[in-house]
Amino acid sequence: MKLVVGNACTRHEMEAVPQDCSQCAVREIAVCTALSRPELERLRGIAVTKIYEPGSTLFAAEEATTMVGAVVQGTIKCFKLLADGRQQVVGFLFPGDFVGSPTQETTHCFAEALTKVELCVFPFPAIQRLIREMPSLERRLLQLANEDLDLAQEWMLLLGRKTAQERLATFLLLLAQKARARGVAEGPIDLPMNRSEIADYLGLTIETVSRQFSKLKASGHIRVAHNNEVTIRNLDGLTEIAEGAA
Amino acid sequence: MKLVVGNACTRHEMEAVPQDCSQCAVREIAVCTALSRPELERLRGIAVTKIYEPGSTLFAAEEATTMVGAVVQGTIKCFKLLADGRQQVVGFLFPGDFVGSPTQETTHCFAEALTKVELCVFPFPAIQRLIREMPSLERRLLQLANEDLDLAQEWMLLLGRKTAQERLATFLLLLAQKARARGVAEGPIDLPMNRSEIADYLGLTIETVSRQFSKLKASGHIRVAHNNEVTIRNLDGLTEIAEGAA
DNA sequence: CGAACTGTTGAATAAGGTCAAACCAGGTGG
DNA sequence: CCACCTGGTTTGACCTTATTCAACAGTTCG
Repeated sequence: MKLVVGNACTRHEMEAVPQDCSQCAVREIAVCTALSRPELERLRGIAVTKIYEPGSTLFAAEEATTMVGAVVQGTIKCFKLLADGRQQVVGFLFPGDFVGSPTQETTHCFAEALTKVELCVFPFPAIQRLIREMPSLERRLLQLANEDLDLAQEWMLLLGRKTAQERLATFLLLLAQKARARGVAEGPIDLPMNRSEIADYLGLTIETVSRQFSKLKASGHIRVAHNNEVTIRNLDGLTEIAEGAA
Repeated sequence: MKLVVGNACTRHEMEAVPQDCSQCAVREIAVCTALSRPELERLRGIAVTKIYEPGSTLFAAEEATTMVGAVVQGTIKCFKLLADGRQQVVGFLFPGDFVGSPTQETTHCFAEALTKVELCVFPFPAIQRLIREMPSLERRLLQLANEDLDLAQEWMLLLGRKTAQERLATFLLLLAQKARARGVAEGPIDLPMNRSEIADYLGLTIETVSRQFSKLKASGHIRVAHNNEVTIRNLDGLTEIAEGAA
């Protein structure tokens, strides 16, 4: 068991109204995909762009929800804590992903920027009002919530039943797939998180994660550069491992 | 690792249109809570009551979604499988709970009746149409999806970071809390699932689950009757264990 | 260059898994 | 009525995987 990471809740923010959604890097994949031109305008009306520095906290758990948002750039870590500091990462969020629960008055996890993050923020009471008035927005949020739920359950399978090796293989394939989904060119996978954060996502320790990286390198499934760039050299093999081929 | 449980996909069903929603046991807690009288009538228009015998399958994973529904009576187990038969239960559903994903064209887990189940079924194309036409229904589904997501993430914390003892304590408290939420009178908690299913929910083996039951009995936190009736004798103590008090 | 991090590797340990036997309650049938 | 079977559960002994503890290597930064 590990002691608490004592993040001092630093909030470095800057505000600005988004200039033009049609220029937005995530226009085609984020919440706003489903919206018509006039609807998009209304959403833009309540949106604010915020920049978070690496390590800064977007919000903590069990506090009143003040906002939700769409990641435009950077990576966010969402996690839960136990009393003694044990941490479980419940998700890494990339450009296009949605942060926060739009229907719940209080938050249930911590959200922290891993890199410099550009977030399209929708302040809370405003977004709730807008949801009531725009069924297409609500429909999109329902769709996203169902996808998130599905991913969470897939992760329950990983945490409850997969071996360390299978977990890491699954993780790398997930990152590759998410990168593809947001249109990142094929090539090495970027790991914006460190070993400790990977461990907290996979329910392992940093040492075990490191050993599994070494094994996957040794068996020729992956190649690693600078500890944060992974190339998959044997996709089929890695997939077999990830799925626990009998 | 355990071999596949080879459930032979038996489907024992009976159909009937619900007579009168105002008489329904879960009217106040299920999806339909949020609906007005006329809206409720429309939902009833597409609903069908089905009875499932214990052990029968409601649907399998990775097949086309044919229906979603509200549990009226009984308990359902939702689970995922790995290629070699390892199983992870992603949720137990009780009266008032919603089964299935209303926005996804294909299922992602198996659903099986643990007891005799009475289900208020909403056939798939019909419910999708209805959602588009009834924002209040959609809002309620979004709310339920967010709650489910939250529970799933809480379970990720359990599976990734809690000890066997903490897992069982958390599980018992969850059952107690869910029973309370659906208005079951205080008293012993009923366990409609066996040790194997508990193990598959907690990411443990049946032996470990059994040992932890014994420990909680020995320490006076719980009392167990007939293996399926648990009385919590020390709520505060159990809560401390569940939350991993440092 | 040395301090402070982060990551890797090795050796010892522990939590939970595996295997096997005993237990126990609820049915069945003589 | 009671012996017997059967399935689920409990308990014990041993083993494996991942954790813990510790040393070391590679980077970054003052």
